[in-house]
Amino acid sequence: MQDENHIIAERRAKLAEWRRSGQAYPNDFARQNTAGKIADLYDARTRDELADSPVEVSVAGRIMLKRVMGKASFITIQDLSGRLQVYVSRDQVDETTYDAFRRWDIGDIVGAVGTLFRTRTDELTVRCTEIRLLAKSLRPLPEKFHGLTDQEQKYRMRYLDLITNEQTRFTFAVRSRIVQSIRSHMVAHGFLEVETPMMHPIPGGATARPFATHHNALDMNLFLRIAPELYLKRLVVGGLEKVFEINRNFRNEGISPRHNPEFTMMEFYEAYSDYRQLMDFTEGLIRHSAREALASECFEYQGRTLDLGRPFARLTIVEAIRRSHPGYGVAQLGDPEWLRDRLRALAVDPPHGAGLGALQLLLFEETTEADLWDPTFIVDYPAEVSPLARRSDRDPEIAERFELYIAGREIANGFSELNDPEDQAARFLEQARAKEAGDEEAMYYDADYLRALEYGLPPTGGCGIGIDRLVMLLTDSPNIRDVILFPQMRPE
RNA sequence: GGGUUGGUAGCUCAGUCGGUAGAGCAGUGGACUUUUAAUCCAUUGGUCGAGGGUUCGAGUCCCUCCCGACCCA
Repeated sequence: MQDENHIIAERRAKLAEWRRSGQAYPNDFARQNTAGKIADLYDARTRDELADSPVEVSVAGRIMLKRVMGKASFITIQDLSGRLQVYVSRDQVDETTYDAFRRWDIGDIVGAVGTLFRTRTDELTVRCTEIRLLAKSLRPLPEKFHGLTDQEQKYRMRYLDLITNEQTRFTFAVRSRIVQSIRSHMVAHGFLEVETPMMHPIPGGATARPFATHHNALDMNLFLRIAPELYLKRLVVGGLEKVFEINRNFRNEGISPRHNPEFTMMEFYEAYSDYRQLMDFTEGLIRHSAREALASECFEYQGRTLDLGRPFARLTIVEAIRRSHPGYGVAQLGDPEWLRDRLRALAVDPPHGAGLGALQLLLFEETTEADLWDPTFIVDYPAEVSPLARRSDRDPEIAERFELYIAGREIANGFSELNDPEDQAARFLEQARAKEAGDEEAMYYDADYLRALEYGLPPTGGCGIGIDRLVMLLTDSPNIRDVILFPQMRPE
């Protein structure tokens, strides 16, 4: 940790001196206006109009730029809404204040009262009659022109990134709008927002390794949830026919540009719906959030155009593979031996028990997934890798399941829910066997969930949407850490 | 785990063939009553990621390690 250097020492000395003059951290300054609001309201006023009918404002913010001249100075302050120039002259504020002001630093928080005017270059500016130091900043800000560029520092000290980088502020404002748009869309469609446990006695609803913790009073092991799915479906059993939850999931796995150990998911369930209707709804929801957040369905992602306005494609796994690799024949893709050879050639070791569908899926993930730039629903997942999804009536080896890919990334995963308690029991048994055979990601046998299913889950469709990944798309962010305020980092 | 690339002042970065460690910003002192990344003059500030080696001499060359970033798995 870079610490006490001469700059900090000088600022501490200034603070010590400032304390002697009274309350160094006052909280009685009444801010009445923000920079953005002032620009909205008065940017159209001419110099003469401002002179003829003076507008008094009271603003506050952080000093970002400072231009001190002999007896008059300019500072640029920044608040949540933007920047504003403030003019401080010895004629308007008293001499003591002006002399003190000259010693304030970039990064300090100030409050200013005055009237609006236009400078020679026509910039809307506050002519101060009063200026106060509200909070001393002891640490120097990053270089004022380049800002903070070190990626690691941006993640570790997000506040500094937010102070200095407008793009970062924009990204998180858009994130908020996206979440808000999803929430309002769900509510408008009659869904009930719920909160289900984050601590699960049995981690379920996904295939992933959990974080473990312990409840002392109950002397009981608990797991941070890897998915809310099984609880949300219990609610549908309970008659809450349309529910959704926007919340964190935790998966004890690797960190990558697309993976953070905790990430945000929106899951929703609708009784008497199925995976086909879910695809329609999901498509509409994603389009809606793009429109609300960006005012457009068409935008650039990493230098390439993404158009969410056009209908999303729907392809089976085999169709998708053949589209991006026309050299692979239908017969080959239906031949487990050929698939195994192919995968091994790609340095993938297929699990022993993997069936045809699982092998096709592995090949898809290996060769095709990353090429799916335009929004594409991949359908007909193998039942063996979909232990909570309903089997297809036309082929019991296939589940009524889809995943949505955009820009080469999985954004959503949904299916017709498995509501046959006996089939579910059989699938849990299969998972339990796989776990015993060493598959750490396999699911646990969840008797409590089965009991709920035995009371009767109506035919239901459910879907999860990765919020972080959606935000990445809509903010043109290459790394999931860019859309999570405090991403997980290695200890310093 | 592999590849590429980086770690030099608080920040952003230069540093040539191995020969006394630099600039801009920030800071400090001074000038300046309409500046715009203000300007002008002066100036403080360095364990060059760590350790070892080669050498008369290492920020620079060699070896090992640590910590990042990006790409791949």
